[in-house]
Amino acid sequence: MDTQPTEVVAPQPTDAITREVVDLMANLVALFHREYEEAAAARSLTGAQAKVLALLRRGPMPMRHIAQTLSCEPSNITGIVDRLESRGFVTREADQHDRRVKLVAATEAGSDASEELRESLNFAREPLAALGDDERATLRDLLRRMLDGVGPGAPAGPAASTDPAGPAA
Amino acid sequence: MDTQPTEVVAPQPTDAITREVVDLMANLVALFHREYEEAAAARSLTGAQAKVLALLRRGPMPMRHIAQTLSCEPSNITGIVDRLESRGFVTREADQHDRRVKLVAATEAGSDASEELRESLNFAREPLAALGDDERATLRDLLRRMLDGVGPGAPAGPAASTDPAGPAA
DNA sequence: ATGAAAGGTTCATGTTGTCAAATGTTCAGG
DNA sequence: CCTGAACATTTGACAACATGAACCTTTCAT
Repeated sequence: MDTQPTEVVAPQPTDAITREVVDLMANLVALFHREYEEAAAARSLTGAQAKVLALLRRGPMPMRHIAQTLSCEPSNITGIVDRLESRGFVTREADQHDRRVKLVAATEAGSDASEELRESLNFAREPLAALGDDERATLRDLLRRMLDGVGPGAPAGPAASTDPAGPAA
Repeated sequence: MDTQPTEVVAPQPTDAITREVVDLMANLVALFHREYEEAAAARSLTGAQAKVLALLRRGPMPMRHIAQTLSCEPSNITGIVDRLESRGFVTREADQHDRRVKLVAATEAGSDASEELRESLNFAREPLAALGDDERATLRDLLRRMLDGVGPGAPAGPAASTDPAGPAA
């Protein structure tokens, strides 16, 4: 798990604003999470299953990679994929180049379900409506800059692949 | 689940900026989530336990209220509080006015753990470092306004208290 | 060829989450 | 006062998720 050295962060006392932003983020995270689980449940998927399915929109992928992206143990993925497979949402294919590897691929049903779920994710559509156009743009820029620093850690985000432009590297 | 009427949201096509903001949010959410779980685990707490403990920073609170805030079944809270209690992080007190109610209160150990965890949350300390002071302030204001519309329902701090700065756009 | 290392699976165990069925309490009517 | 509806919490059964250790099979570097 702790594959991250987690650079020792200077113990500088967090300033008030940062503190508050972190709290606001926590609220946002909770909100988003709830919406996501709800939207998944509405399609009788669990959050974890929906995440895996979302990941597979980019194409087939080894289990190992899924586990890494989701920061969890590979043995965990086995079960999740089992359940998805038994419902016809994904398949396991053999990798041509390495017979140890199993490539998980979304079936059409899986793809559809995932896309549909993504569309239904109106998270922040309402919260975001409270902002004006240029404010949204400002927010976008600030968020972009924040994420740029972090590196492509994991686009694991449930709904993480629309950005055509991607973060300006 | 329960209290949510799940208003049918107008199917207005999401505009490009909103879409991108949502994706950025998703990434941020994933990042934050990982850090939170990790920080909790470092203190041998689970995410759910940490959330409950964080809620209790505001004072003792009936289980029912915890369940509502976390949007889960009350029976679920029973177990979580059980585990917290068995480790001396919270206590169950009787409510004076209503003997059906049990008030869950953080012990000093619980309070300390929660505060410590909160401090250690250097999420965004790094991402946020990419921003200047006034930019952080701008971000804070935008997030505040977004969350104001949604109503309370999230833990993690005094941030949820509404600050009716008229979003009269 | 041999052995270390990697990718997946299996098993045991613990936490979270749901639902349905108790238990005890409060409160509004009759 | 008594009864029954509504409420807060708990219990029990069960599915999903998550971790860690043990185990194959396959790959790869000697």
